[in-house]
Amino acid sequence: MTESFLSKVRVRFAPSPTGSLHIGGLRTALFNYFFARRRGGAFVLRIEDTDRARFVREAEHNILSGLEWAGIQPDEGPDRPGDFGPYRQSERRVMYARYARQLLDEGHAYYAFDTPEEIEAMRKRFATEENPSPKYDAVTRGEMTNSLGLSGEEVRRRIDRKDAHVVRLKADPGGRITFHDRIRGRVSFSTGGVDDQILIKSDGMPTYHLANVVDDREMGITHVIRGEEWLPSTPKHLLLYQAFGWEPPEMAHMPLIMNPGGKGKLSKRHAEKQGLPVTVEQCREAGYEPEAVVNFLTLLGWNPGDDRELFSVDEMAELFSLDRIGGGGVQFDVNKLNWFNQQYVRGFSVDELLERAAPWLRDRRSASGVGFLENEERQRRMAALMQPRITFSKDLAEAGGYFFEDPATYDEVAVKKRWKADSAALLSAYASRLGDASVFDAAQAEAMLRAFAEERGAGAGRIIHPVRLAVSGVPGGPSLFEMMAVLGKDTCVRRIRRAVEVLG
RNA sequence: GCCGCGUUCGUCUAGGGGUCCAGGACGCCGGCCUUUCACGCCGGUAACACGGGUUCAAAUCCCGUACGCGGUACCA
Repeated sequence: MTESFLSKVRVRFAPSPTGSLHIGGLRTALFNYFFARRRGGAFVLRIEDTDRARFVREAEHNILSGLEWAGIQPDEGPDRPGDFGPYRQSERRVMYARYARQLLDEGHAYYAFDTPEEIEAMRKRFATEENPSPKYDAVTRGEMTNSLGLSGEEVRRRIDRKDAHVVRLKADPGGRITFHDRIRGRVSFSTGGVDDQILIKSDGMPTYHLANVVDDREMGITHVIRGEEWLPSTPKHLLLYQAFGWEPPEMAHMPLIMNPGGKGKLSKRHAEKQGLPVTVEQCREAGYEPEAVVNFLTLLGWNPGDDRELFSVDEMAELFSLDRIGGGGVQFDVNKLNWFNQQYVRGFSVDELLERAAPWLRDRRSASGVGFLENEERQRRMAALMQPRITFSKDLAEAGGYFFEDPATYDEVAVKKRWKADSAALLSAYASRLGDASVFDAAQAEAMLRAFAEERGAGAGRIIHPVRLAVSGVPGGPSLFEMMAVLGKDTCVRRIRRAVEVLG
């Protein structure tokens, strides 16, 4: 009983609220979530708001709504209190202070009073060609102002005097830190490369390193699944676990999502220049379906081991495994994302599709006034017609524009190709014939048009293409006859007459 | 610079000593279907970074090089 409780998997997604939720962040959350689901464990959301300078008020809400949009919900978090709260680091300050105190008392940490300028000066002073950026570490700390060199009395006086100070980890060199990464295997660092990391900043807030280790411990986190950018600081964290005498959690560092072209990790700036969505919000605004984004992101670096590519969240949670994550960085390929989106759009029922397109359709409705959208039945027929030829649900409102309004222009290339010398006369006569028709379904429309063409001794194409142009303004689209049936006789006749007028 | 991680078609990837003159998907190109456009179907294009080693045998193991990425903050 106790055993199974202790061995229960707990993972966390720990974003800092500095802006909107990045898709790289969503992917990290997704992997953690899948891992937890797969192992019957808990997925915890922890807000790492220890940087007052970069804190953004709305960011936390943004993160929450982004996760919700993607269809994943934390088991514990600021809005879902569990047994390990609070879930915002800013609310856990006393805990960090207590642990820092412990480190101080046990000689694993010390106070440092150096100003940023003094540290900068030290860096300049010790800089050499091979080491252009000296660290605050075992080799330089003797030159600095800290409790290691100052008398206890002096330290006390400075602190009582409220001199700005930080708490640093006393990281001693001469060893090696080796650990097993669930994605990369054995990883090894020399302790000589680890500096005397700041644990408590001069504003009293902990740094990521301390807070992260303390919280993972306090929250019973068993697996740390995070981006590769954290790999180099893992030895610092491991040193902390060692100093506390704690068993570290398992580590898994996932490959980063790179900019298209492979230059650097996916950045907002770079992506936006190319019009790519890089935040969850942008994905939503661009009309991507959450299922597509989730599916795409999950397959970026992970694969199920067979050729399947389309998965529901439940399936992914069932199949997920850290062992199947690759080690290299992956490029963001919007083409593939679009393909996923198209797959999901095609799989929707007509009602679902309409539902997804609703926000865009609403805009269209207020702009048109033709009244087409007030007719639910025709709306559904239109959606069914468009479904196989769109990539986004919003294309219903955009690419299918001629269902709402008479074409204002006619595609030039198509006119050149399809509008012949006799088109006007032919269509004029055809419009009259149409106007006399009583019934009007697709089969009827087709039979009528073919009969008319034969009567006139013209190939059906001589009528079909110009009529399509007249009715829709563009060369492609659903079957002309289906389209006409949905549009209705009167609209078709009106549009054909108008085209005859305009195009002559 | 230093430290670390990585490297299979343009992209995401399968494969982890022989079954691989390397498989799938996206993209691209061609064809069929359709008097449109898509969808669908069929076909094509295109990769083991390089150099050494180990082995009867290496995309797969080892070493080195190159290149890429990450880190090197009182940011996370």
